Amino acid sequence: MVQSRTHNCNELRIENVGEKVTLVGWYDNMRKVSKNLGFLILRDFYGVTQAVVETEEMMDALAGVNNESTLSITGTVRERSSKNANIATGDIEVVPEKIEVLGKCIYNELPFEINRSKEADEAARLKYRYLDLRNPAVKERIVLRSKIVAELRKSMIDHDFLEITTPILTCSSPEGARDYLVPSRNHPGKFYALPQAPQQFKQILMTSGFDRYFQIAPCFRDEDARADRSPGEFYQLDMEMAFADQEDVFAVMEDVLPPVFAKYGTYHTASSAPFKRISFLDAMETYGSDKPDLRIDLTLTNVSELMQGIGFGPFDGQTVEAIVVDNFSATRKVIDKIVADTEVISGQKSYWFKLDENGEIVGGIAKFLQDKKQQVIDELKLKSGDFVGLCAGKRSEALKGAGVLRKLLGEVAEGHMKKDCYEFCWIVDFPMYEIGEESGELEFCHNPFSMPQGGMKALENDDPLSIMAYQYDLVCNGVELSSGAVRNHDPEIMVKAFSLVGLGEDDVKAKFPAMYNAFCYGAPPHAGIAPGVDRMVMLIAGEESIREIIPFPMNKMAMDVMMGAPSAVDKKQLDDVHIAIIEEDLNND
RNA sequence: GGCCCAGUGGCUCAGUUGGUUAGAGCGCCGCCCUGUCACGGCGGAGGUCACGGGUUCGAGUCCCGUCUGGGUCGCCA
Repeated sequence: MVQSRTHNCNELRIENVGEKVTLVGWYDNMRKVSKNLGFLILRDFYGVTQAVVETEEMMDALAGVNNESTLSITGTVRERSSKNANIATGDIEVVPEKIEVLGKCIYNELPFEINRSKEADEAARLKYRYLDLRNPAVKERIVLRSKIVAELRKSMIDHDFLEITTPILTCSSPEGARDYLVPSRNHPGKFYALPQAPQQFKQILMTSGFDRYFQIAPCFRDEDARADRSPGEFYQLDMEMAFADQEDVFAVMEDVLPPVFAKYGTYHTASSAPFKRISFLDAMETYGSDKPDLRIDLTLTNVSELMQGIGFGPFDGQTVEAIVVDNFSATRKVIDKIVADTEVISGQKSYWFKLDENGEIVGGIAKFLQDKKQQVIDELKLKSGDFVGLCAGKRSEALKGAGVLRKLLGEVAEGHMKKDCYEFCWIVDFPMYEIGEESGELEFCHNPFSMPQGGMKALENDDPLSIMAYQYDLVCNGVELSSGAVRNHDPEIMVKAFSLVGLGEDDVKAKFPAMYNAFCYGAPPHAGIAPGVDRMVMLIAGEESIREIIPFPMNKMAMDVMMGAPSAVDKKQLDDVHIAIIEEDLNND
């Protein structure tokens, strides 16, 4: 029987000198300074402790034992003759009397060095995630995630929200992302779907009489990955409130989120209530984005008319958006990089010029502007040293490109970005309807189940394109954390809203039958939101890749290379669920 | 599905205009070292330069194709 540990590896201090202790953990490293003197570092979840191996017997006990094996070390605590202020246990060391190997690492060479795993090839890290996670810097992110989730949960409960879990196996919903499907054994040809969000369940809970619901909800969407979007699955802090409106939801979030960001974030400063509210249209025109980074003070100027007739093809007949940056001293190399990055990120080309110290327009597209020089200077209120970045195209393209350009310029230019805080804002007043780019007809802009502002009256009397929805996004430092809405709980208004885009009651019922039926039995007005947990942890941790804050992430192709998912299954399993595989599909994988 | 970037010992990378036997640091193995803490010193092993084809007297390097990984657009109500 192995002696159980008396202390963890981050616990022993000078006060413990003389005590007999047992430590367990991983054999991190040994600095061997002579035949019979070595300093062994033992590492566990909590920290590291040094053991001095100074006898032949103890050295023999370690002969042939590879790093990363687990050990039990029993010995006496001794004050170090040379202390190490960099580690918590640096004042002491353990003089072992007994060293036992608990779990062998049979390899003397690892796929990567544990303490440098963050630099290693990502595929190797994911395949050997259990080794990657031994790196304290990697593990720390998962610990942080746990603390954040615990704090969010506590805060929601303190705000009188009830945590309720909703089904993982449910039915496919016709709108939104691609579903993950699960075949049914008892019902040939029928499928469950994993929920894209607990949307319908939480609204039905409101209709059932629950007043304040929340859940750290797993959500599943079969869409392609991004650096900030894990393929397959993610978590939301999902919440919904009955007899509540937009301001009630804002008040809760403004109370719950900033303290968590301030407490655990790399910046320690977060917006306090109320967060700035910006209409969707203003956000697009001012920042070129519906998720503006408000740490950057640059804004867009529409120069479409000014830029006509200058003989520069890409501007002819297009919307042109400009961003003026004062005292921009970046080198040509940096400017070229910004232009290139803008195109990579937004898919839009960008252009530039600047006003030099002599008041001349120079660089980039300068030669096309000489005829209108004074007009350009006046309209953009340019001063010597000002830099102007531009994007052109269809209105949406120009705004989008300029939005990306604004962000890149803000990050590089001196004094245009606050770098030490979390700036939250609400994007509000999303249009209810738009003219579809492909169809050319009236379509829902976003969620058809949001309440239109003005209710039935607006739907009956107003130009549909002028109707706004009670729909909102929560944005922090340029990251969209969440969408939310005041829901349309009134079946009559819902049917009317659908009728404007040529759909009938049958279509409403067909899309979300349970919810619609429930609303016909007396529903409370309700509203909610669901900030993404993974995104919040990323922001708080200051990580660029979402994989750093997920315990077992999938790769870009939605494969778990450690577990080997997705995998083939036995024919018997397929037969059970009435699935046949088409041979040629197999050959394509 | 489109576009961009990358792929060289176990890991991170260098490799000039296409030119002899492809280098370094870390790791690993061996020897030395009695207070290290990124320990140090000496020695050693370890390479199908992702794969296939082409150009060339000669390809890690140039061209074409494929694969893999990442980023991005589409997609994500």
